[in-house]
Amino acid sequence: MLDKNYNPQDWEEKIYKHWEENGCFRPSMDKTKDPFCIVIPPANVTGVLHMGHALDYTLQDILIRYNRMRGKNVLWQVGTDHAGIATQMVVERNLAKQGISRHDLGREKFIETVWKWREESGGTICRQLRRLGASCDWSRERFTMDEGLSRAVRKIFVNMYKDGLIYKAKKLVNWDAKFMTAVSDLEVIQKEAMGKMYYYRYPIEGEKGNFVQIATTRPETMFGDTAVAISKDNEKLKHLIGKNCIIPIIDRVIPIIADDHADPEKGTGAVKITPAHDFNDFEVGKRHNLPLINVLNPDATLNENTPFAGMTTAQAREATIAKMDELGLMDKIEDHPMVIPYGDRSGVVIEPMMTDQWFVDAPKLAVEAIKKVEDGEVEFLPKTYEKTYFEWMRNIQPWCISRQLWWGHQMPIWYGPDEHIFCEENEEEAKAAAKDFYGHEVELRRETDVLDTWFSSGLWAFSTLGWPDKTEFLDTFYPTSVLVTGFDIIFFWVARMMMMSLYAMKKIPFNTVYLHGLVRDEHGHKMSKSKGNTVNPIEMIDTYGSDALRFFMAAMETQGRDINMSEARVAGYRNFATKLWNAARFGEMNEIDFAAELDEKEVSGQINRWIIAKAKVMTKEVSRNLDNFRFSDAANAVYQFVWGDFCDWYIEMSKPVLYGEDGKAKAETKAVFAWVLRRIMIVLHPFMPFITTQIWNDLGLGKGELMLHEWCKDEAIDVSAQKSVDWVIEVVSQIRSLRSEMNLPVGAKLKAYLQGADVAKGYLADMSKIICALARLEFLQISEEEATKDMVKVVTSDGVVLLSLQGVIDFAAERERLAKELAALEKNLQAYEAKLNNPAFVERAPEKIVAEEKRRRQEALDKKQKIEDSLNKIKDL
RNA sequence: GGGUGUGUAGCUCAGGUGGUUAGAGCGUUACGUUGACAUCGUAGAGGUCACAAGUUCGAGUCUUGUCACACCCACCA
Repeated sequence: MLDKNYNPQDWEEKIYKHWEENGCFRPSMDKTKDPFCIVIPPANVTGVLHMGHALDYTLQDILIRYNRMRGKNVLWQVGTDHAGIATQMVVERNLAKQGISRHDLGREKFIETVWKWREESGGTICRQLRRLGASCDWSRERFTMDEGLSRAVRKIFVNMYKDGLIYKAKKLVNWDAKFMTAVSDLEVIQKEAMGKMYYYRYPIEGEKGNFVQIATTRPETMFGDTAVAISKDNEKLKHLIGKNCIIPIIDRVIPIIADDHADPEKGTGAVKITPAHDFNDFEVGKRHNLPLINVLNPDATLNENTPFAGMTTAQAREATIAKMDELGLMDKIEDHPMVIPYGDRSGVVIEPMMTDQWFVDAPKLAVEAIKKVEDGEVEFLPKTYEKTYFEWMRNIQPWCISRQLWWGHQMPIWYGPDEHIFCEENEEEAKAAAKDFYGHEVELRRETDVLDTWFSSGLWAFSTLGWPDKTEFLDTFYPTSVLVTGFDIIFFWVARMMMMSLYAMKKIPFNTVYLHGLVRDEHGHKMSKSKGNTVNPIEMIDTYGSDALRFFMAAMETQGRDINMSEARVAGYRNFATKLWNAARFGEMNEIDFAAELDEKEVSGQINRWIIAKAKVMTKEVSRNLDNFRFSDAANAVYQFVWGDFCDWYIEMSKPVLYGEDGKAKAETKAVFAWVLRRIMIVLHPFMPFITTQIWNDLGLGKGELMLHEWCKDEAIDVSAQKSVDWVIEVVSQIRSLRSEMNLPVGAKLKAYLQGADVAKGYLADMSKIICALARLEFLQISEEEATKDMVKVVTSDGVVLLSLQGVIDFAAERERLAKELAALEKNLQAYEAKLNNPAFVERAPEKIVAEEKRRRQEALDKKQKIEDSLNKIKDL
């Protein structure tokens, strides 16, 4: 028995528990079935579910459930990510509240703390995933730092190192001074800001009173300058090339060199070169063999190579310009718009810094990863993102994978006493290798750096399936079917997965990449905590039910475009669920046997045949759209069917039968009702798994099954009832419209006579009762009698309905209505005439289109005639 | 500087290969508790599809240009 009200809170969680406990999400591992696999984009293990997750996981669950129902062997591989920097940051922040730094604890103790914290808060996102109804296989849940995945990381690392794809190098890298680690290019975000351009002079060596003027945004780095560059095409300044100048304050002599990096049009045309703290200058330095002078400490304060050791860059900047001013070398300071790099996680300014780091030879790995997409082996949806991918991949730089953090995969690198590198999967093997190398046992020191989080994420498609072991799952499900993720991590994750998977597996990781957009707030602004415009999906679920939120996501998902959050719309889909709930209750109240089988061939009622056909068409449409990742089209097709076709029309049209005396018709309608409701539950289940299951079970539609697991096969569709029922809908709608426009009293029972309706005649016996009920007529009968004065015509596509309005008609209003209708018709008619009188159209347009146009014109002419008749008749009254 | 996307009803958005009178949800107006549902029903109002030119028998849809907005990449000493 269904409750009177739709209260999803009462049973959604129970249903999920039931599914999970009964292993409903495990793959069948039936070898005769096609495999279908999605690896979940691993969420931060200590994170909480946000709207982006809700969208991402809903889309995946829809695909997973749909394919599971279609009988495939389906695995949704679930797991979480250790999220190196993000997690370490949170734990450090927590420690800071107690006045403890990670260094107070030491590395081992700190990592222990992080693991403990993961234990405490790690379950949240997985619990929330369950609230959303995500049908992933929890028995196979993985974590990027678990034993198996760590082994995969070490193995890949060693292989890549030995293949020369990972190497150590001293390079200028993006340095995050807050976490005191290198970060990759992708973790740096450029922000525009108004800064200052400082103009000052360096004296020319040996030429008293002669200077070279420099423009810089970073005066404090001048202590790291090792040259001044001027373009050899700079007519005004090229005479200085070859001379030396003196860095004031520290009085160090540096050369003035010729380099095209110095654009004569920009600044003063002379550029200070600081190879250790600027990517461009680094290149200049390389070309001219300039020394590198590091002027910063790891925490971005100035070091002892400067007179301002210990100061922050901001303080040092002030101090530098003050000193320059004092020396009379400061010329001017101008406002200057500039772009400043910030760490995406730390929010502090990123400094280019010379350090020893580890790199993946991404340019080499990219070759194959580009080719697979070019060749169409991997397809991006929407297709336009392939361009983005190519653009980035073709310009890819070596990927800096080392992080000076503690939380993460410590690199499997050991150093001998002479710093010789041993890269092995574990310490024993490293020791053995070292013994071989040195001829005797030595003490090894392990590399302290850990790997970029995305390194392990990059292995996700195969490491979660068991690699490096040869497992049945790897064999069955790799390559995975589709990857569903946000476009914002194409570079971070998709591209890396492509490269790493192709390296490790020699096969693509997935056939299709479906990229969705961001979930924004209702006005299209990006959600952020600082703006306070975030919407919590769990609150949405608490208020409206998981199904409503899921359906919202599906219905809004079009071609990967951003989605604007709208609580009103979620509420609307809750209403949709309520509607469905009540439709099911309607069936229950009419004592329908939901377990009964239906022989479709035996169905004779027009309306019953109509709804069956409609349901089949809808099913086909949903299948087709899901096959093509057209989520909103799929969702809208079923929505429209349930609310429009089924609730608004079928149920209403069934009432006269269900409340009537004809036992045979009643039985048929009940059986068809059950059939349609079952069909709705099936097709809707991927979108709204909870309510469909609840109704399914309560009504006994599934004969005791735990979860809907059967989709509909290809089926023949009998559309022969379409025309007649469409006509009924047309007549009812028109009469209702007329009643409203003529302001007829609500209770006025009208008499109606049908004329010239050839199609309708055949089944009027079936339909008249229904039309009467829905249009609130006293009776409807066929009559060829001439219309009387107090009758009004309703012109339909198949004949005329005369309504007897004795005593209720307002002729003035009716005249007005007819005149309006006539005017509209006239306009259409003109358009048809114009078209058909155009020889170009008649000659060139396809025959079908021309015929259609002619038909429309005829229809309009007939209608016009009928309206004019009516108008003439009431003119005199 | 290079690239991508967007501009359709008051709001938020749909409109694969050009072809009926351009749709939905919310909001809004009028009416309505008719034996599933007021988390509802019925009917209505509301759009020169950003602008301009072009291709075409025919353009919301294709081409070019203009304007506005959003995002991505690179860079500005």
